[in-house]
Amino acid sequence: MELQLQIKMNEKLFLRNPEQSELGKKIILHGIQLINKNGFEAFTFKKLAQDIGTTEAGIYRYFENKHRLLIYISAWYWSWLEYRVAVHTNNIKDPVLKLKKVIKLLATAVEDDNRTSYVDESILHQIIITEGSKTYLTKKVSEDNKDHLFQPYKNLCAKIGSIILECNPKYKYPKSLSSTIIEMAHFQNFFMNYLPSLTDFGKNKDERKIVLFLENLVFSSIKK
Amino acid sequence: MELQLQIKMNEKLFLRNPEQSELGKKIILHGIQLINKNGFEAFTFKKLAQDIGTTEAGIYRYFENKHRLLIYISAWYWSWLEYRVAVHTNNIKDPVLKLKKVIKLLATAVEDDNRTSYVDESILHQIIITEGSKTYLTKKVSEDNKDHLFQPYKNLCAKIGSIILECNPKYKYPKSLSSTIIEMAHFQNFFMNYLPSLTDFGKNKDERKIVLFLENLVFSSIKK
DNA sequence: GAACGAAGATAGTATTACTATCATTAGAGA
DNA sequence: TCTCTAATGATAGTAATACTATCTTCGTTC
Repeated sequence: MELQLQIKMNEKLFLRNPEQSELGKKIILHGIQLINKNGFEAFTFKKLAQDIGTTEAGIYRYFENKHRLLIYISAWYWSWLEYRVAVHTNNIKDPVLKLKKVIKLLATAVEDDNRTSYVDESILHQIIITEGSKTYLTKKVSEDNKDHLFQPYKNLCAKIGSIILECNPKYKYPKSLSSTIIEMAHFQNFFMNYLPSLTDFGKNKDERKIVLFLENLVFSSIKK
Repeated sequence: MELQLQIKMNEKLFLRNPEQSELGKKIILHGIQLINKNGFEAFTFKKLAQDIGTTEAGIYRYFENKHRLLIYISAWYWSWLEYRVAVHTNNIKDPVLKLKKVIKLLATAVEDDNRTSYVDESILHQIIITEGSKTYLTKKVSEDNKDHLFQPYKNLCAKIGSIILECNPKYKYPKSLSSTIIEMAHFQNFFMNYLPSLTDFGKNKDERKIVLFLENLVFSSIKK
């Protein structure tokens, strides 16, 4: 018997649910690969269609446009991360250890989770680093936000915020610190690899140093 | 007599120096306004040309493409900020006060500086918040970085990093903390306005709260 | 075997992101 | 004053992008 991991996605993210057909799953799988390979700007539905062996129109039946597809896979990623955070912290009592675990999950490269056949999480992680903030840095944020497209990100942020408050109930900025950790886990990784002079991890490009930086940042801030 | 503020720009940013002609200045002035109005994705050289009363080809004589124009105005912004940081900190002895000043400069809305007739800094600040990271979150980062297109950002980061070290010479992550402050000064502002549940500044949308958050973050981290 | 929905095949449109060419004009230097 | 040049204007054209529409086919279900 195989274990399957299903993530319930907001219906406004797609026109037709990609999880419920072979073509849909191919769109996600190859979409992730193509965005990673060429970058989101150069990514088009036409190229994706050619990759899969279907037509442009076929893809438009699933997603309104490529921006929606990016939001979809990002939302999937955040949901999956929140699930991982839950799994890896629910047997931990000490909130400090919990928070350390979370930082590690955020800042460390993931391996492909075999229970999700049509998503390669390690590539997805790279996409989120480079393209993730493009999901909301648009003129349509508020509109998209009303449709709850960013809910998984917000849920994760709230979850981490609550762990921060467990550590120190008097800390005044749990949510801002939470979004700072999330963003910086990715940005410092990007900087380390492509603009190393913006970081202190230049030489050996070791993700564990990002973890140490974030731990230092977080725990000195929330210290009672 | 009028004071003029001239910022020396990297020549690789443009094909023809926009500061040296009326048309060039118009491209910058109206470009900033149009990007702010419609967002970078919807911004085209054709629309800009119509706005100015010139032709598409005319703009292509100055900038290779719209991404280069975005890098140009971003580089201008970072240079200008570094200049402001220098002006506002060079009479301050105490590095802690210096750093506080820097945080305020980063996180507080600016007013239009009348010495730069063809740049509206308050609009530019908004653009940097929403579009700034798109300058480097591309597949061409390394290439663009080799041409030193991000030098002004890196200079500012280094400058702030050195002030951090003045505060505490033993602090291990001056550059990463510096890039964190810079990015978060903008991201927390964006979140406050468009995705408030990712912050703790939801109710009254007061920039001073971002300053307080960043001060708390920075000074607890570097405390000896 | 009728009915339906998903997918394939094909076509078409407006816009985007350029490149090329040629004419006009304003200013600099001889 | 003449001339040369560089900047701009005017116009055209192309390949790619971002869609929308329509019609057919195929497999399933009732």
